[in-house]
Amino acid sequence: MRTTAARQASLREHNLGLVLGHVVDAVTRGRTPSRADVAAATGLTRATVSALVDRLVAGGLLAELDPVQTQRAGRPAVPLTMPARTVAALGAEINVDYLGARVVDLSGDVVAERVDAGDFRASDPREVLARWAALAEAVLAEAGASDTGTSDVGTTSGAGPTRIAGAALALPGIVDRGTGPLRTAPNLGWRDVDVLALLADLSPTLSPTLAAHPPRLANEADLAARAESAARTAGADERPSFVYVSGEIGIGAAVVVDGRIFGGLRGWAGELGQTLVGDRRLEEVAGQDAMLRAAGLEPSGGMAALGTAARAGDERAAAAVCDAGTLLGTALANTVNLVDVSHVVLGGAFAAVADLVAAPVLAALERHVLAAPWAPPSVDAAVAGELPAMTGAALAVLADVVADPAAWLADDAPRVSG
Amino acid sequence: MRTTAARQASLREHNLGLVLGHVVDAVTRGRTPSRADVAAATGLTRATVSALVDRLVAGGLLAELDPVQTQRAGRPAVPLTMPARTVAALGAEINVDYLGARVVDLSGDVVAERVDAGDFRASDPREVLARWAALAEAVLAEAGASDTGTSDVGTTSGAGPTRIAGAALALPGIVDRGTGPLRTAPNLGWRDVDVLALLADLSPTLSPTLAAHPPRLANEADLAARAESAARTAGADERPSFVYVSGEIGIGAAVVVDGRIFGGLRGWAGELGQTLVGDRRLEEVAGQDAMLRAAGLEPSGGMAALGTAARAGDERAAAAVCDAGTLLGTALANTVNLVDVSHVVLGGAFAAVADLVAAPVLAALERHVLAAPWAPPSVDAAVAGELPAMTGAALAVLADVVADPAAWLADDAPRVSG
DNA sequence: CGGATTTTGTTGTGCGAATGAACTTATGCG
DNA sequence: CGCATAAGTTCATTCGCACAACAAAATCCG
Repeated sequence: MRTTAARQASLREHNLGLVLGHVVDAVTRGRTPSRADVAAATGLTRATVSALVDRLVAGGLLAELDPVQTQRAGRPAVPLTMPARTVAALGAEINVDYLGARVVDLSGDVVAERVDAGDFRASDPREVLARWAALAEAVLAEAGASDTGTSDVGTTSGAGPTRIAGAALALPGIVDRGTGPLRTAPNLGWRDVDVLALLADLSPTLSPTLAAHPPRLANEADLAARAESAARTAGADERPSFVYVSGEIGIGAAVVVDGRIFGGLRGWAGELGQTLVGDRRLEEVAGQDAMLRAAGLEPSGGMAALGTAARAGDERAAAAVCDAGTLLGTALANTVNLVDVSHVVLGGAFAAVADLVAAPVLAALERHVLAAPWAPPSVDAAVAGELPAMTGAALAVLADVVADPAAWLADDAPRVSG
Repeated sequence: MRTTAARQASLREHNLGLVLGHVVDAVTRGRTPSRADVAAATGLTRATVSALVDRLVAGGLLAELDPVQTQRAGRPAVPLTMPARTVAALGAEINVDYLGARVVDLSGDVVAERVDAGDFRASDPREVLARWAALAEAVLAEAGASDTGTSDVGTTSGAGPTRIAGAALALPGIVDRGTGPLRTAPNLGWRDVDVLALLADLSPTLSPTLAAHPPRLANEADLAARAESAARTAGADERPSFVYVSGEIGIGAAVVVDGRIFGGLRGWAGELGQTLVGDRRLEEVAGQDAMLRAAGLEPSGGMAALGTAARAGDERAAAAVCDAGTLLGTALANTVNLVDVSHVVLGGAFAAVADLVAAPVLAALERHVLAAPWAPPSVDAAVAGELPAMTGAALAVLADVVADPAAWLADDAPRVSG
């Protein structure tokens, strides 16, 4: 709901965001628009767009490429893109089997990344967070991140250090939207953990860069869905809508409508694993452990082993996958009826067996979704890369910068002038 | 997502909406703010607010009250309200047991209303729509609605005719957000009915007022939830969030987050009745018919009869209500886990037995909702009046006017000058 | 009772951001 | 080489808001 008075500065801020957003959008679709293109697409005049683009370039949020030889008559256009390694964000994750951190810049490149395997079931939050912080430090150092952008280097893009816009941390549990405490992460055995306070305790041992950017916390499935959404925006005309199924041991989900994640009132939405099927929770009967048990396989092998077994003709494995798929499909049919998003994306633990699970899930959807005749359900494997929640976390931070570049430029200004 | 270029006119439009929205908000909370109050609350200057308010008053979207005697020093403030009977909307509904229409003005008063009972199971859309159109005509005539606002009357508010801002029609089925065809309304037996085309066929027999305002179509539960949301905004500080359970024969639902209805991708969200509990759909096992059957009562008596029987000690009736409540509660627990809204409002057929159903529903929520320890679930009876979907339909139209008063004033201008 | 005080609403003046037209720059084409 | 074409820039104009001074209408208080 609109709540702030619009003064003339708001106008500028709005159009600044509009221009940047348009370029970002075009670039993710593989184009590199010129100022004139942006003007035509947004409805602003070339004069206005030029002024705004100049400001964005000065602030390191856009970069000009060399004019490309075109076949057309007329002065060649200056293509615009997101600059590499000028502005980046730290995306991180703590999950049951691993923790990791990744620095992604505005252009979408992974600047640095580190992942640490482990078993964090029933772990001590303080220990794990210390371990994570050390990892994050290493990744930031590798990225050449600097918090204060000693910008007396003066040259164009690429020369300055990579500046960190912020950090986000994905957790497999319910967290308040933003910075609230972690309420519960059943599979970590964490409950009412004030992650930010614990990190603040570590503060003396942290680099200024990490200390200056306390991570915003969010649910792992929500952030993975964000990465998936970005990946699917790439080629497409419209922003994607889908139900993303995630989770390693438990089953999480996120509902994406038109590229926006539906977080509910506090950001706790998407607890699909808690759905009751019969008298048991979905993640008890269709989660990774349940599937492996039903297939008679060692838990250590993971989903990959289950997939290969089932594909190799192991009937018990195939049945386990199929049964889980049917249960999952039923829960998803309820979900689709409730939220009106008829495309399901299988991520997390289900990604590895997506080819096997898709059929029973789809069958359940087609059978039980009221709107199926008018909006045929579909089931897909996730297309975002490995550890999508980490990417999504970084993207969440960068999206905020893109949404309100004026705030970023304002932060920037004193450092440039100083 | 922001998509339009902001020129200076947008600024004015935005602030116009901000001012009107603030007054509307304050009035629903029982206050009548002055220009100075609005300025203080919005951050705009008194000068700017004055100019905007003058424009809104001239357009009939706001009205000045007589200055009230205050105890304070200083010039007495001019209180602002929504004018009565200048701008109104037609809200209507076609449901299984009745059809009706209601004219609601900006101040929230019901200007005229008419309801026609009937049995529209397996009905002919053409016939029913003709009957509905006749009813709507009568209501519009009673409201003294005129489409062209022959505003040479020239005097202040109240003198001119009531102008109709638009119409909305609630239907118990899935309809595209806006004006799409009705895909299916199982309990009416309607399927792929192009309601607007059928109404256009009736056009020659319609008054210009109704013909000029083809109703936007929406789901009955969504619109009822909107009315409920408005009713609950009244006293409160925050905008309400709840899951609204509706439905007469079937079971519909709507998710309201911060006063906004979550419609999903196409506006088809909330089909709670389709939820599978065991191997049957919720509305088959916990719907009105199922409850009455389980209680051994005549279907004709309706929910009121069931309620009185159960309260009078009829154990079979009480058990029927309780069992249905448990099933409904289980489905709602899944819903709450999925959408993170922990307050449930019982409307529609459940409103009449809300006192009996609430306990088993709440028990199921407390037992199965993961976030229950941090956000205690609650269950309520609906507080919006009779036939809330009709009110909600009118409010939907009026909300659009309030959200973009500039568009309304622009529409208005030629008529005033002509 | 009359001036000081207080708060509301109104009347100019200046500023900032976008527009639109004219202008410059850089290319291809004949 | 001149012309057409398109991209980007410069400058006067426009329009809405802020700011400040002012007018209006009440209470307060000696």
